Amino acid sequence: MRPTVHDIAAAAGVSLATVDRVLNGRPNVRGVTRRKVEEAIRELGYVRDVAAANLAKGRIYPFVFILPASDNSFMHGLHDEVRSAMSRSASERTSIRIVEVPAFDPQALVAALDALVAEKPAGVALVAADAPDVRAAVDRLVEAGVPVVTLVSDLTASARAHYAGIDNIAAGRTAGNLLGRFLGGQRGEVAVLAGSMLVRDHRERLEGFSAVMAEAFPSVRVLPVLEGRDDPDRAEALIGDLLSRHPHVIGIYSLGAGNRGLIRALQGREAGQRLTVVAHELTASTRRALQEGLIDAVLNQDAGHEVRSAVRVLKAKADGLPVIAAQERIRIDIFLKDNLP
Amino acid sequence: MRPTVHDIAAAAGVSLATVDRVLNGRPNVRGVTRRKVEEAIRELGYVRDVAAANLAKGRIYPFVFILPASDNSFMHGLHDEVRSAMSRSASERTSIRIVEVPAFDPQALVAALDALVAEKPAGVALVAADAPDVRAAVDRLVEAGVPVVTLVSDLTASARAHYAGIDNIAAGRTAGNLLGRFLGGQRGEVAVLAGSMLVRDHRERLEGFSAVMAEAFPSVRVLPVLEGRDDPDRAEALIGDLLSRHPHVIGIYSLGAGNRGLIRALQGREAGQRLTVVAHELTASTRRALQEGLIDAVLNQDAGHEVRSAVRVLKAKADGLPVIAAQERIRIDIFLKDNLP
DNA sequence: CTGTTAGCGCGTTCAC
DNA sequence: GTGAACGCGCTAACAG
Repeated sequence: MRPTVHDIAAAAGVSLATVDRVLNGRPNVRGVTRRKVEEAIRELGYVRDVAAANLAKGRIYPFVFILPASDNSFMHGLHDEVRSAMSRSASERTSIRIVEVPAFDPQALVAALDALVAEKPAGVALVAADAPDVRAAVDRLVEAGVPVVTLVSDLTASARAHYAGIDNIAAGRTAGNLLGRFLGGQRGEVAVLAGSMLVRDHRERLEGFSAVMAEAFPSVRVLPVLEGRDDPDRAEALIGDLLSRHPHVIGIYSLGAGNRGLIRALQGREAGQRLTVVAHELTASTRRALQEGLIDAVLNQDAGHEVRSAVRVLKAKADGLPVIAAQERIRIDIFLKDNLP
Repeated sequence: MRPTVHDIAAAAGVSLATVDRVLNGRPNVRGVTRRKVEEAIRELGYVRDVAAANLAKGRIYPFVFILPASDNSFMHGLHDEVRSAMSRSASERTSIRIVEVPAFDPQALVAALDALVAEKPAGVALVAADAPDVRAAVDRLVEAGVPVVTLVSDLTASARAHYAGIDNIAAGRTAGNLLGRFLGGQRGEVAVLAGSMLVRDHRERLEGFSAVMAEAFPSVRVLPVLEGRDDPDRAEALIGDLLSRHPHVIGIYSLGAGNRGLIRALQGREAGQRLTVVAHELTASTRRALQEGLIDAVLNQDAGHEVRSAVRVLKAKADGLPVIAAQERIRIDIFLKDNLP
C-alpha cells in the first residue's frame, strides 16, 4: 500500500496538519519539524494523491476560450473540441466558457480580452491575430494575473505563457518537400493559396514552403500568393482564374482553410490535367478529395490535442506548476489517402 | 454546485445506500424505488465524480505486459513506454508488471500466458506472435476470465478483447504510395526488407505495399522479400549483397525493425547513387538517417499511444465497460525530415 | 429490500 | 507552533 499523510505523520512523530503544512509549503512550522517531515516523506517515498487532494480542495478552474467565428470546417472542428472539453469539465474540475469574436478582427479580440481583466478567470486561451494591439491586450491580462495561452496561431513577443499549436514554418517546409518530391522533377509553376497574410500561422507556412522550394526544387517556380480569406467562394474564383491564365501550373499548396472552394475548382478540370496538390487541415471535404485523388496529401494539426494541451497548460500555470514542454508539443500530421484515420 | 449523491437521495426521499445501489446497478432495490432514484438523477443532471468513487473504492488493477526481449530500438522504446506507464501507476490505480520472453518464440509466449492463468491479473497485454499455439493459450487465459489485448502485432481469430496497434495493411499501402510517388515515374526495382514473415504485422505490411505497387506503379518491380530478423548485422549483409547483385534497384522499403544495419549499408554507397528509402519506426538511427537524407520517409506507430490505449482498454474490460473504438484507433504517423517531433 | 455508519487520502478551520 | 476534528463525494460493510 502506498504511504499516506498518516504514515508520514506517524513516522515523523507529528500531526496531520503539520505534514500538510510542509507538503504545501505553508508557514508556521519550525525548521527542525519541517526537516523531520521532509525526511519521512523521502524515506517512505510518499507521493501525494492528487485526486484526493482535489476532492478535498473542491477547486475548479474557470477558463475562457476566445475563438474566431469563422465559417470553415477547421474552426468548426476547433469549436467542437472545446465543447468536448467542456463536457469533460466535471471530471477535470474545469469550467470552460467560449467567447466568439469576428475572424481577422484584432479590435474585437482586444475588446474580448479587456473584458476579462475584471472577470479574472483562472486562464484564457485565444486564437491570436498577430497585431500590436492584441499583443498589448494580452499583456494587460497577464499583468492582471491571468495566464494566457495562444491556440493555433501564436503571438510572439507577448507575455503569453505558452503556444498550443504546430510549428508552422516546419509545416510549410514539410508541404514543400512533399509537393516537390511528388512533382518528380517536372518543371513548371506552383500556386499558393493562403487565407490571409495578416495571421502569423499562414505567413510562417509560406515562409517555410518558399524556403524549401528555393533550396531543393529550383526547377519549380512559386507564383505570388493568393489570399482567399479562408472563404470557399473566393478561393474557387481565385484558383479558377489562375488556372486559366497560367497553363504551366503543375501544383498547388493550399496553406489556409476554406478548401471547399479549391476542391470545386479542381473538380472542374479534365482528367488529363491533374495537378499535384498539398493542402492543410483534414476535414470532411479534404478527406473526400484525398480519397478521390484530387488532393495528394493533407497536413493536419489535431485540434483535439491542441485544446487538451491548452487546458493542461492553463491548469499548470494557474497552480504555478511547470510545464513539460516535450509533452505539449503538437505534431504535424501527414495524411495520404492510405493512412486516413 | 454540481449535485451529489446526497442531493439525489434527498430528492428521491431515500438513503445514500439506495442511491449507490441504483448508480452501480446493484440488486436489492424495488422497481419503484429504482425508478424514483433514476428520475431524480435525470432531473438534477447528476454525474458521478469518478475521482471520489475511485478514492472510496481503493481499487487497483494488476496488469501484466508480455514483451519480447528484442534488441532493437523500437522494442526498447516500447519497454520504456510500459515503464513510463508503471510510473503513472499511482495516479492511475494500476499495478503493472513486465514479463520478458524471447522474440519470435511462440512456445515461450505460450508458457508465459499459461503461467498467468493461476495468477489471474486484471488484464494482460502481449505482443503476439501469430501461431495457433499462442492463439490457444490466449483463449485459455480469456476463458479463465482475464481480458487480453494484443499490442503492436495482432492475433486474429483469437478471443483477445482488443488490438492496440496500427492497421498494418494500410501502413504498407501508405509506404508504397509514398515510395512510388517519390520515385517519380522512374522504372526499376525496389527491395523489401522485413524482419520475419512469421509475424502478422510484417506480413500485412508487405501485402499492402505489394498491392499498391501493382495497382499504381506498374513500372516498378518489387523484388522478393529479404528477411533480416530485425537484426542489424543480418540486414546490412542482406542489403549489401542485394545492391551488388542488382544494379537497377532504385528504392527500398524496410518494413521491420533493426534499421541500423540498413543504414550502414546505405552509408557505404557513393553520393551519386542515392536510393529512395521508406522505413518504419522513428528511432535515434532512423531519425538521423532522415535528417541526413539517407532515408526519405519514416512511418511510425506511437508506442506511447499504444501502451496508454492498452491500459485504458484493459481497465474498461476489467470493469465490463464498453470501449469507444474510435478513440482507441492508433494512427500511422508519417515523418519527413521537416516534421520530426 | 432499505438505512446507518465508517472510512478512502487529503485540506482546512479552530482550538490549544 | 502544533494538533484534533470535520468534510469533500462516494462506496461498503453491517444493521434493521
